[in-house]
Amino acid sequence: MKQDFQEICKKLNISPSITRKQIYNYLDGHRTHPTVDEIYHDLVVDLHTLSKTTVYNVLKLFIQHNLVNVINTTENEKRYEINDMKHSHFLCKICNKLYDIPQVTLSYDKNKLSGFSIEGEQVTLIGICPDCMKQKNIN
Amino acid sequence: MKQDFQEICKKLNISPSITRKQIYNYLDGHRTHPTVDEIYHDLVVDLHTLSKTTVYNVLKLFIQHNLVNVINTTENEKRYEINDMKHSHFLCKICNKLYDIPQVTLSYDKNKLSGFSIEGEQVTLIGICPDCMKQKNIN
DNA sequence: GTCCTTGCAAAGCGTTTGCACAGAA
DNA sequence: TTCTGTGCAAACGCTTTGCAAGGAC
Repeated sequence: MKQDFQEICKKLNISPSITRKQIYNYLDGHRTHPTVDEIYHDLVVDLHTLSKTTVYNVLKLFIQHNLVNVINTTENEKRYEINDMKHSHFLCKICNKLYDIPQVTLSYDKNKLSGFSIEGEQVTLIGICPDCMKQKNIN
Repeated sequence: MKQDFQEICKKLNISPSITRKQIYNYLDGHRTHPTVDEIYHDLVVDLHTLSKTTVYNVLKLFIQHNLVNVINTTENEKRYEINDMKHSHFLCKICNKLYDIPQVTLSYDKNKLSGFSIEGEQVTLIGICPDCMKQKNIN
């Protein structure tokens, strides 16, 4: 059930400014794990005075409130995604594209992890995506 | 069965220089996913003329030959580990320490991933480590 | 008035690149 | 000689910080 951004802000006790709403909607509409740069370049068209600093600020705020997740890719850049559905990731080692895939189920021996309090998980399968497999078969 | 660095180099057809051997041994003896900085500072004591560039160069070489893995943490730094045993990771969200844990078993619906060629996986459990749990209980 | 949001400019820092020197083959 | 390993210095690029201006309340 999708929540309105206004309601989300109300719950978290943060003000729903236009900039924040735009960034939230962008992440909601672009499930492609965009970088700060991508978010900035796409939004500055409408929000002419937008700065990257603000994008960083807003994302930081969202992360603090668990609205957004950071993903660390193999490159030196962070990618962002809305934190509204549990899922796993698939990283293509050819084109470096990061796909959302249905959540992978984990099983492990809890006895070997006694003392550890497990609260979350990050799973990334790595391989070659369908598009790159096609390219490979052509060449 | 541990292999000698000389043998490994012979197999990979790279020359076993002292610098390379030292960096390899360091990673072998420090299973703490060190950063380039940590490797550099610990090794420069003996290898007085060592530079970070060389550490980067050697690690790059090792990664190309699958001797070493890179781990992208939540901070803006890469961490390195020897690629000699399959295992999963546990990241403590309090102290940010990254632990090696026994490999977690994954299960997923292959039908939903048709077209994807899966060759590897990265699993990180996230939570609070035993040390930080103790601290928490004290305070 | 105070508090919060925004954003310019600069700094910070891990990493990469260019290039040159020295030793090995 | 050529090739390889090493390392200084500079550049690079993403991110963070300092601080100030404008708006909300």
